[in-house]
Amino acid sequence: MEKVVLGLTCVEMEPTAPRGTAASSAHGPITASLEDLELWTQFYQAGTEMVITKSGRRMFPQCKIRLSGLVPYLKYVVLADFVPMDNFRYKWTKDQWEVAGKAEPQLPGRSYIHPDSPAYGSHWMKEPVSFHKMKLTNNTLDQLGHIILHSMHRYQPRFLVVQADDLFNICWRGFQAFSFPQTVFISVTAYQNEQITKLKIDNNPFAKGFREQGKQQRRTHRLSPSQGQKRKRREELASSPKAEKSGLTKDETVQVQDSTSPGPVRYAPFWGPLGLSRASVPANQREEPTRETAAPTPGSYPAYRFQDYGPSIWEAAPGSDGRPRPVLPGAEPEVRQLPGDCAPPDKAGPHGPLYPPYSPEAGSGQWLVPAPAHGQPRPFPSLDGAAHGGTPDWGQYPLFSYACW
DNA sequence: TCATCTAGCACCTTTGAAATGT
DNA sequence: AACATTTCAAAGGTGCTAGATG
Repeated sequence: MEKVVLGLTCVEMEPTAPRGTAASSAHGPITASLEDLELWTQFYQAGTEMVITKSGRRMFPQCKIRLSGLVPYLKYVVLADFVPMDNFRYKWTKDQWEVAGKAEPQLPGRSYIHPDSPAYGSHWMKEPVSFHKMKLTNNTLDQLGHIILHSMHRYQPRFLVVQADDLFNICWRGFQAFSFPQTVFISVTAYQNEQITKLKIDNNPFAKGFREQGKQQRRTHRLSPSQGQKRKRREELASSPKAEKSGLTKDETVQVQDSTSPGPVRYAPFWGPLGLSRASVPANQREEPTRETAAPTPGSYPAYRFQDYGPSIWEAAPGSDGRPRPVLPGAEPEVRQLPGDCAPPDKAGPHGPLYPPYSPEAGSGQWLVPAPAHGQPRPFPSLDGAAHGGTPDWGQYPLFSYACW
């Protein structure tokens, strides 16, 4: 394919008016929709746990998004990173998540650059963009380029799209950032919530052996009483016809699942009976309780543009009574224009780190972005403030600190 | 004592090269 | 000879478990 536009490597985007751009105006705004929405919603309802290991663990459900609105003949870089949702560490007590204390010191964030990057808009729009090779680790000394997270902390993946002809020439402004409320998870080194375990076993092909009766009997390990009970319950659930129906086809799209939605659905809040203990969360961190949320609307979800960098994704959609309410599964994704300051970090090859790998010497410097000078636009939209309690400023989270594949 | 983490296990799917067929 | 299809082994992903760690 011929490169139509040469030298155009930066789509200038006005920080305060993230609409009109040379790239997007002709083809409409860039939009993203989350694939496997129903699966994500199931996990969200139970309070998603994502296993992280020292050697790196893939995510399940997989992060897969469908992009549209890109200019087919322009090249884009697509990446993902992870944003801490708050400043707390959690623990699993009495079948629910509770705040266990202050969060660990933040690690230098890493971004996973999709291996296809950079690619033409037509390529990204051709099929859903899958981040299935992305791995999460709790190893702070990881040299493999995996995403480093703290266990027992709450994160949300964020997807970024930027127009760039190559990885050396990314303009550090004009990022389009997408995040989806139902993808919030707590990172764990071992499953705590058996409902999540069951969901994973039921839906993950690699765990097929665990859901097939009889196979487990080959194991010679002796089970502790509580663990034995867990397994028994799981076997019972797995053998029920209902359990078999819960699986989704691999590439099920939003449209498929929505077409059969019977109507309004109630979603349990993240700390509902199966999720986080609401009482354990400090008052200024709580979401509004979910009263009723409309079922997901059919089709892809249009981009939700934040003109004013609203206070929190959890309160982005005001209710009919004017009160803020959490954005729940089926709601529109959060889309942010990340203006940046066009000051690129150290350049590095497409297969090398853009920042040095984490080392104790590096400290938390990457995370402590000094406040912008008076009158200067903030580098990234702020999520702090009373509405979101201790949620850190997004500006603290590097967009592009490490390339992983 | 307890919560959390780790390594190793058995079992599974995925992947890609080699073999075979058309 | 070129291409398509099938086969199969290796690689890698999964949750489970006991023991280690702090």
